[in-house]
Amino acid sequence: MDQLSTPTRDRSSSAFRLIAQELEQQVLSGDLPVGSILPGELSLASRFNVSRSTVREAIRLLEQLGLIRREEGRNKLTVTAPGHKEIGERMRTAFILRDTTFEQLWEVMTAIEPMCAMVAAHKASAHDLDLIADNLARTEAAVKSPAKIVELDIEFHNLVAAATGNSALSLSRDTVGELFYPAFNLVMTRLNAGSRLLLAHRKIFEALQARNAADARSWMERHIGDFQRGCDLANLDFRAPISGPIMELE
Amino acid sequence: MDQLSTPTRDRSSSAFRLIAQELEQQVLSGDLPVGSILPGELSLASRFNVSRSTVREAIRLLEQLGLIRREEGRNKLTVTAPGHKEIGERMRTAFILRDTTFEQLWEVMTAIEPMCAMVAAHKASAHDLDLIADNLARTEAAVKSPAKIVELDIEFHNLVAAATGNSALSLSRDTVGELFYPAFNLVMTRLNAGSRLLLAHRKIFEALQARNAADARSWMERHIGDFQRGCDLANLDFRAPISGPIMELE
DNA sequence: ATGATAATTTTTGTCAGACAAAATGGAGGA
DNA sequence: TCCTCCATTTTGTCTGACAAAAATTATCAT
Repeated sequence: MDQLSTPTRDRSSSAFRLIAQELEQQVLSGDLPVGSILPGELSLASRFNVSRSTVREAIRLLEQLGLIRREEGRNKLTVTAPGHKEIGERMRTAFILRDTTFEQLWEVMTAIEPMCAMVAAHKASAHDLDLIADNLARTEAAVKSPAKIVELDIEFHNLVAAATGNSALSLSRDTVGELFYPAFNLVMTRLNAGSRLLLAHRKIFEALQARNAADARSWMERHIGDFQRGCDLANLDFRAPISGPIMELE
Repeated sequence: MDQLSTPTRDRSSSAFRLIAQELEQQVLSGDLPVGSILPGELSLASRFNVSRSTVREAIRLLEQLGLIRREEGRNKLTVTAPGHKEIGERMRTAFILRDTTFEQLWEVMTAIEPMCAMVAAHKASAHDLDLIADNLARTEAAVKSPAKIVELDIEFHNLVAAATGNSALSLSRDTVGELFYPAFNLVMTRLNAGSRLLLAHRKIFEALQARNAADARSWMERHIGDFQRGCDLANLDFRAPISGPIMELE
């Protein structure tokens, strides 16, 4: 029986908070492995000797923490590892409330993407390369359709990040990227820069394949740098806050 | 009266989720500015035409999102912007559950820190530089005390990141740094590398002061690179997962 | 009047019990 | 075996209640 160890009633540690902590602990310690299913609210309530409403509040906490989720259509809670989706959500609010601009996100991308390319050049598996090659082929086929290019571009960068095998790196990238790419895409669409994008992607891919970290890095740098130039050319405000859609200058 | 616009009862959007969304919206739109205080649960309940328990669940969601917080000792909820503390919390669970290693975090730092140094070289204000100079002076005085060095090192990097004026960059750095520095510090303590650290900090500071982005960057690169070398010298496992404390090799 | 203290009113945390709608798990039929 | 229908949980919400903690207000000594 794993009741709450602290029956005290401090304000800082209300029952629902303690329960959430306890469950988080069990997840982090591998006691409740990712993928496992939580008991129903009722059994949790009796296990912790609290009422259902209290467990519910604890569950809301863990849910927003990204530790548990209710599967689509399903009715039971499963333990999950928070992904870029959950982290991104929180970052998004943080960034918006701090009036973060596209330029600022771009600086982050300028730091992270080239590193992803470098690491991927060393670590990418044959399978990773296959996936990227496939993405390239589809990009080639869609080079005239801005909407598809956009999607494929996002996928490309995700794949490169994934190929690093570094979850910290790819998580960091994905979260910022999710906020950044809408703007990137707008630029690309406006400029119809599909072929330039494709060239960069192809060069990066070749470098990865050749395990040439330096080339992978410099092509990625160039590719990300295109965004800034693109903003100029497309007459978009590089320094607009991300709260709204990127604005036209003047 | 801003009742919920959707009285429907889909599973995907339960009342408490809608209310949380609505409130989040109001915060992001500046309707509920950061710092303002929320009405009590009862008024919220009547405003949204739901019961108190439902509002409570919505509040738990927003609380964990980092958007509202109850001030120390106070009893009312205030709107806040999520900071690195809240984001870091979530990243921490994500990283731990993905068996992220110190090496992986180090790769992220290797990408971000030099960028911070570069940007700071351009953007640091006189005040920023003063703060860093002060930090340097204190570091100099504490060069023999590993514990203090550790604290001052964290502060130094925070200050450089803050000096970029880029909240996205500093938030990204701070969150990862919070997880990374404990290990960094362990290494530094073991090696008693205070003077080497001080030299790097000083060189970085000089570069910032001289607005020399290239130097700032390369010194920061070297400084971060020291961690890897330090792990070797201190015989610590660079590839240990961050879930526990960094382990000794063998 | 003023600052400190006591009394009163809100608000919060928690509980119990209730109910409709949705999901789950079987039993039985095609 | 696969699918449909029904009994059984489980979930989302609501109402009402109560003690403890905060916030207010009233009260009193200076």
